[in-house]
Amino acid sequence: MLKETIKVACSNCNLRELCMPIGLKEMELQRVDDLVSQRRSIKRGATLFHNGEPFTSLYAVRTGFFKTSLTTEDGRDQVTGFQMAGEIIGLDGIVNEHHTCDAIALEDAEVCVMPFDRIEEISREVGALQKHVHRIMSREIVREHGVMLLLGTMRAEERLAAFLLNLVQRLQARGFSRTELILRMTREEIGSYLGMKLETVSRTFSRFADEGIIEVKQRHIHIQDAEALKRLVNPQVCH
Amino acid sequence: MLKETIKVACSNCNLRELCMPIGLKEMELQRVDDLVSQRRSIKRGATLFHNGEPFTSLYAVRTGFFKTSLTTEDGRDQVTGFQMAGEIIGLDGIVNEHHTCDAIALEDAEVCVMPFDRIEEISREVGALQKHVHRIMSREIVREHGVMLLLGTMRAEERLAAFLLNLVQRLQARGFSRTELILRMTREEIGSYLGMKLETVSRTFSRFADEGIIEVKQRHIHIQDAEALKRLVNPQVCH
DNA sequence: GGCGCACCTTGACCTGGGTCAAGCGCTGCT
DNA sequence: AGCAGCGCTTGACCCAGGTCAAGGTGCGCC
Repeated sequence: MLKETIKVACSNCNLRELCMPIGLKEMELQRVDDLVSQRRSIKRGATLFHNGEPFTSLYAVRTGFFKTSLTTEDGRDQVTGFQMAGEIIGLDGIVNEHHTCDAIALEDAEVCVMPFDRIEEISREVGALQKHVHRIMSREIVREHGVMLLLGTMRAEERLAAFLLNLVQRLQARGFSRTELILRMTREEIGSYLGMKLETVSRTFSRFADEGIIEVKQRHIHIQDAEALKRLVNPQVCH
Repeated sequence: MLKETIKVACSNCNLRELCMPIGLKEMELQRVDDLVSQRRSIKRGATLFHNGEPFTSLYAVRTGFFKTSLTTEDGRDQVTGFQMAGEIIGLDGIVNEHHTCDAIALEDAEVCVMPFDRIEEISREVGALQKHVHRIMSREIVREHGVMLLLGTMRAEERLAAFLLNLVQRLQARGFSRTELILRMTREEIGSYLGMKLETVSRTFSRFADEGIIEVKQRHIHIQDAEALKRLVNPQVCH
């Protein structure tokens, strides 16, 4: 489960631009290198943390793909987000010092473990880190606003189009194609995130494929007409 | 618009337990008193800030009631939250240094203006404030998870029941009745928040009233059977 | 290598809530 | 006091997406 703790250093991590504040001084970088206590590998299907577990650390995804989800006592399930390399998991745990959702690896993954008291300690010294932590949390709040807009006002087609565009845009920022993507989650998980049933997800994929907007081969998606997706999300463009 | 800046002090504010970290030392309290640069009055219907405006400060609601909402270019509208005394508005602005939603007063209101660079400065010195800021942001993230669950999985009745229970619980924490409340927002604003149309909100209120769960007189709500509301939100209780 | 299972697709049918429309009742203004 | 307009309620109708059901498909495991 735990990897040897040597040579864990943000300063020479290839994800640094995604994870870390930019423009740190040499001395600050050294302090920030102390953030990550260790790395941890999580097998596909395994959980990084569970609802109710004590909160100790934030996690930066190094490789792999996660979902976070809530489950209510009466069996409802809501996926609250999908996280990929460079993104931070665990912010929900800060307020009450225990986690309020599950984080589950959708493929074999590796995370950097950042004990939160260390984050607080170092960000008291390094202003850029402090600002960075605030930004990350604010970004999550803004992202969730977007999801609320999606869930509150959009129709199934619009939701799925927005979802695909968001995924592909984040993948592109990580150097992947902006027309090809592989879904790491099931139709059911997509549906849970988007507030629709898996059958509707499947049907909507098929409709997009019929209309020549995308090609669907299992979890492999080829985006043929990104403009059409954008038009679906933002209908005012076609006046 | 701007009140005289004298005698603005958290240390003797009656909302302190809601707004501020507890257990500060005398010296820390003095520092925290510098957080609030001024108070600002906002008339009913006026905006505290607009989408796109530069972000400078967080706001603590002192009196009154706010909504925050997104508006897309194509005219969709999503209320992302309602804020009452002691709650913090503006967290969305941190990440990109401009606000990404509108904050509008639903009744005459007063807020404490807390310049964010001052928050960051003081929270580098006062650990309890740093922790407090982190908690507030994390709490907002968790709250939004709850809204996602509501929007993604609940039916109209369940949404409205959850909404009423949440409102009344927050009001109770502020010393108000747990059975009486006055809605500060229109049916349309409730609907926007809950992802339903105003007609459905109205119908659902009427249904609750028919069933003897609540009494509705315009915006005045009397909760007669809180247990029934809880059962609606959490159906597993009635096995 | 083939068997089983998890995941996905598609069809038929149904329903919760959206849409459209009409009318009511406060509230604030002249 | 009377009028205008906004907010709310209610009814009738409709449809997007949920539900239920019946296969299809590909992958992992023995």
